[in-house]
Amino acid sequence: MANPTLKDIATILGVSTATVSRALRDSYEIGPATKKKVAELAKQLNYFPNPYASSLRKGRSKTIAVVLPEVADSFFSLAINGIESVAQHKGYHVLIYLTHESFEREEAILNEFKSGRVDGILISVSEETNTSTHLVKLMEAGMPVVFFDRICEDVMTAKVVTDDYESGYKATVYLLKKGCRNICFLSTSSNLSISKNRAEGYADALAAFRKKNLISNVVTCGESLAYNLKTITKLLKGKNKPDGFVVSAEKLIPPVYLSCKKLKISIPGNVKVIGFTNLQTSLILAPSLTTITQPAFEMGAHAAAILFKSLDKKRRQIMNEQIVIKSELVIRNSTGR
Amino acid sequence: MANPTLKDIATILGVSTATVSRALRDSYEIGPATKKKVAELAKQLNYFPNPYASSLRKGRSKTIAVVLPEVADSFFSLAINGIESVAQHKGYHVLIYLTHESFEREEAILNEFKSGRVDGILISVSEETNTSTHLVKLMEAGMPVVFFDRICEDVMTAKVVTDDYESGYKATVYLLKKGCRNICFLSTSSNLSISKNRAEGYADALAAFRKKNLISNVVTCGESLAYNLKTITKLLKGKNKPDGFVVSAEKLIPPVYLSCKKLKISIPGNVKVIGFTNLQTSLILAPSLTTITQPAFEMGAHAAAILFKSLDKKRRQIMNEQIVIKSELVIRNSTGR
DNA sequence: TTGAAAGCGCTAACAG
DNA sequence: CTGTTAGCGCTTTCAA
Repeated sequence: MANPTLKDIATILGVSTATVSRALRDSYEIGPATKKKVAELAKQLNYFPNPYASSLRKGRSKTIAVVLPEVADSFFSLAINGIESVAQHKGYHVLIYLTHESFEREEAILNEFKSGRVDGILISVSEETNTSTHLVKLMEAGMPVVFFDRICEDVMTAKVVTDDYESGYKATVYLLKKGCRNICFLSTSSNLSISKNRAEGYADALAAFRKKNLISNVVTCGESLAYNLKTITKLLKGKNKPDGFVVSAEKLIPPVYLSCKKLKISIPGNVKVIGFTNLQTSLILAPSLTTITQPAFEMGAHAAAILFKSLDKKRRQIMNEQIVIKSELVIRNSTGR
Repeated sequence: MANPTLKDIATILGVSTATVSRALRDSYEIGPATKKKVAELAKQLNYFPNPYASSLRKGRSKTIAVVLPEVADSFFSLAINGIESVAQHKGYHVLIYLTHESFEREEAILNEFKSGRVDGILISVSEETNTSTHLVKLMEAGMPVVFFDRICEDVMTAKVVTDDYESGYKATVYLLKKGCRNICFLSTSSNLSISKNRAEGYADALAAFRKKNLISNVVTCGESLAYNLKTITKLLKGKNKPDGFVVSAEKLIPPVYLSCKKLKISIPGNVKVIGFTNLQTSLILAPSLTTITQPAFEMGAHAAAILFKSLDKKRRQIMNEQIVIKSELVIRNSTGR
């Protein structure tokens, strides 16, 4: 038999589909003998309940969506791992959607969820996202949403983040202590919550050293390696050469290293670098990279856990809270010794 | 209205649900006036068809599964991008499942698909997988399966791979030409199709230099960094020290570099290294890493395209073919100049 | 402890 | 061109 149904089992056993359904779900109203019979036949026939029939009937899909800007990034890769591991444990299925940093796509993707395809959403917003109405509307329609990493601060739901402000501050202070006096903050978008918070930490750290008369220098790069190379090279050749970089995006590490190499600027001799990244290769770069290492797996797992907790209840409201998981400053050679 | 249904639209418009259904799907049997009315009201009500009702009725889910060993790896990250981009284009949804290199999980995951949750499967098998009965059974039940990268050669379906044998050969010959005479081949599993093919290319390249009396030295490492460090360090301290490494797995790059550094063995001075990887950071390692760069995005996209092509037809058989997308030898400094 | 029956929302055969 | 009707496979009252 190709795909046995409840009815097949019921007919063979001479009972009703209701009984089979209840038996399979281990209902208390079914006698142990019947349960056993049903279970055995189900296994023998290799029965799997049709998830769509069940979803249609119950109005729940046992599926969540993960909406990400991209996945070619060590942070999001690790986060997916975290999410998937708790989802698998909870018996949920994970749909993946990539926005490729486009607000338009993000909107289109979220819009689709009005269909009831998923029970809940984990999201890290795109660089272009600077409104949250698309999310708010969805939530008003009853969809649970949990943010992680790149959040919308104004949306009333759970948000799992790292201590971006503190780590921006910490990174900057570390460079200052190492002697840097012209630190440049590099990010790919001035729009993102994480960039803003890190930049704020950076600015406040500089301010705390105000007597030294330090100028804040926040540079927003772009998407392509070529463009970023040009931007950073120009910085390094300008009159006001940075002697330190706080690199807020993983993809900006290569252009920083390459620019320095091309211009024969020594790291950490002439310019010190600290990167926000989870790259496993940080350790074997030339020189090894001092990083703010984010708890990517944990953030994903935690966000998923919050979502599932809300899905387990009938009252699916999610508390408006911000969970902060601490990142770690890992000192290596790109900041001197 | 929370979630309008076809019926809601039908009642408001005073037509039947069938008409609405057809109008929304732009059926030729519906008059333009009705179509317009329906479309407008649907938009106004923010109507989204319930995908589960539709899946149940049609027996198709517009969803595929991607089964991967892991995702914290540049190859699979890029492959997901490729898959997702063509899926989005085709209006399909992508479920992600991770086996974490466990055969048991792989089996459990695939078993679930008997339920009809997905219309097709893209898979790269786990390291432990050395039988294909779980896949064959699924295929016999009518499920289209396409392999990419880590394939099961004996399964009669489409497989998208790189030229693993050739690139193993090419990498080895390159090291030989650079003067290596004791090349070690490093992989994480002797079980995988890709490892086997690359190792075969490696062995044949050595054989082609037989007059030099070269010995094949294939070393299988493990999962943990600590273990791999130990293994490689031992190799480098042994009597038969390698002067070249063909590194067949991305995760083995860090232990190779670290072991050499710890033992003060110069790359490429004393040992030359070539890695199978798509790491964006290859360029900024110390020294920059010569790589066999796999067309990960293309492989994912191509595999997805094949699957969707079969899903578009009623006769869903997939041709038993092996599509080879060429990888590229990118020469950098870890192999000397 | 079990069964009968209704219905989740949609599609498609058939009828007009 | 449009409506009627049956039913995808499951869950869940309600009744026995």
